[in-house]
Amino acid sequence: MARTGKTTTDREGDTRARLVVAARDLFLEGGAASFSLREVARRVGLSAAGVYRHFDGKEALVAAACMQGFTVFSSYLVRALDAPDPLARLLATGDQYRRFALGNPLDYRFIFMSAAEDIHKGDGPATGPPSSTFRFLVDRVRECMDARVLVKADAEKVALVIWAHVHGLVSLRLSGHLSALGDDEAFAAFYGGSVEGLLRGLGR
Amino acid sequence: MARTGKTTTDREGDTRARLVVAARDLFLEGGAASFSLREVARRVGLSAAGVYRHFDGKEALVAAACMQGFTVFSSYLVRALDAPDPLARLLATGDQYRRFALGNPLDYRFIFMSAAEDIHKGDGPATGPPSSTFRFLVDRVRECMDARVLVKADAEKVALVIWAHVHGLVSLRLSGHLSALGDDEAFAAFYGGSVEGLLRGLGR
DNA sequence: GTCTATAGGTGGATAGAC
DNA sequence: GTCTATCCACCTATAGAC
Repeated sequence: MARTGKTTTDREGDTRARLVVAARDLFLEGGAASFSLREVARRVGLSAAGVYRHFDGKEALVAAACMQGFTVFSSYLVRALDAPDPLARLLATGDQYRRFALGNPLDYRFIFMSAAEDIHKGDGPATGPPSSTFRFLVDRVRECMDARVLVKADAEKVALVIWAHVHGLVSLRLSGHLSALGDDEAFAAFYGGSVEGLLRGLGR
Repeated sequence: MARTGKTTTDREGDTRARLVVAARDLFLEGGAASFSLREVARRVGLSAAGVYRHFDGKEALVAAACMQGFTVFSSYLVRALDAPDPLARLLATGDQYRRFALGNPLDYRFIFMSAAEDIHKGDGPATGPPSSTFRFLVDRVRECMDARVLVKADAEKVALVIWAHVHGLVSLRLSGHLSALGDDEAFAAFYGGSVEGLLRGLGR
């Protein structure tokens, strides 16, 4: 059984941390397919057996490695709160969503393009979207409804529609199906116009 | 699916066909990760070496196996042409898209949720969506614009927006992120309302 | 056409020395 | 805590017998 928690000053935590980083890199590079404990060990200059001093095995290593993307995602979203009014904050949320996806494509793939069961195992029943970040969007939508920028309706469902829309755009982009649109700047413009069109339909 | 052409008595075509079917099943079950030539051979009761009589190797087998999803997808889309007017045909196209995705989740994942480079290798440059089926949607959109059901605009870009929207919905559904909506029927209703909202924004 | 045998590679995991 | 040595499972692919 490997160590848990316990922040210390010895080199143990150091090696463990480097393992997590290398594991995340590898996992996000080639997906679960090409992930191997041995390769991770190789990258940090450790023998394969040495990894077992820090983790119980492959699964534990992957699990530890994959928690980071969520943190990064949240850090993008909160920046949308700097915008001055409800509509601006909603649009900024969409903007940050796109920035996160294009700036961290591998994290995005993992969080939103993998089977939900494979990801949210410690989160209780995987009945919905990653909850805390989804609630952020719901709050932005409700805010707009309260300000009469969107017509009053079920905020959760409207948030789902918006989420699906932006997810569709960025996931097709990440899969290469929208490369005809040009560079990332051109895509950003297309993305903005598309969201604009959707919000129009939602009664802005 | 009935036999197509050339009913023979030799078992060669038979074995080859069974290999393709087994390969497709296996590939769609576990993705490229768990795919192995040996397992395919096992399933059809053939030795691993025997496969090389029918295919050059693993890659060729995968390639042959993955052509089928496209055919099935097309067979769904064309049914939308039965609808009586442009708008109905556009809506029916969206409907068939959803039906295909939910009815053939593994094929859908392969076609639309894998990296484009991994799929369209024989199609020349992978600069856009699977071309022939995408053109079908563009045609439905243009038809609606001609009939003044949608405001005149760049039909290709509008089609991309619609595609992204429906893809977002079904892909989140397939990943399990929309399971809170209930069963497939409830999802279908949500899907319909969502598309409705988008088309409203696109100037219907 | 299909087989067995085999070569040569990946990987996960454990035991025991240091 | 890290190593080497080892075992076992699985894979792709080829060679040659039948």
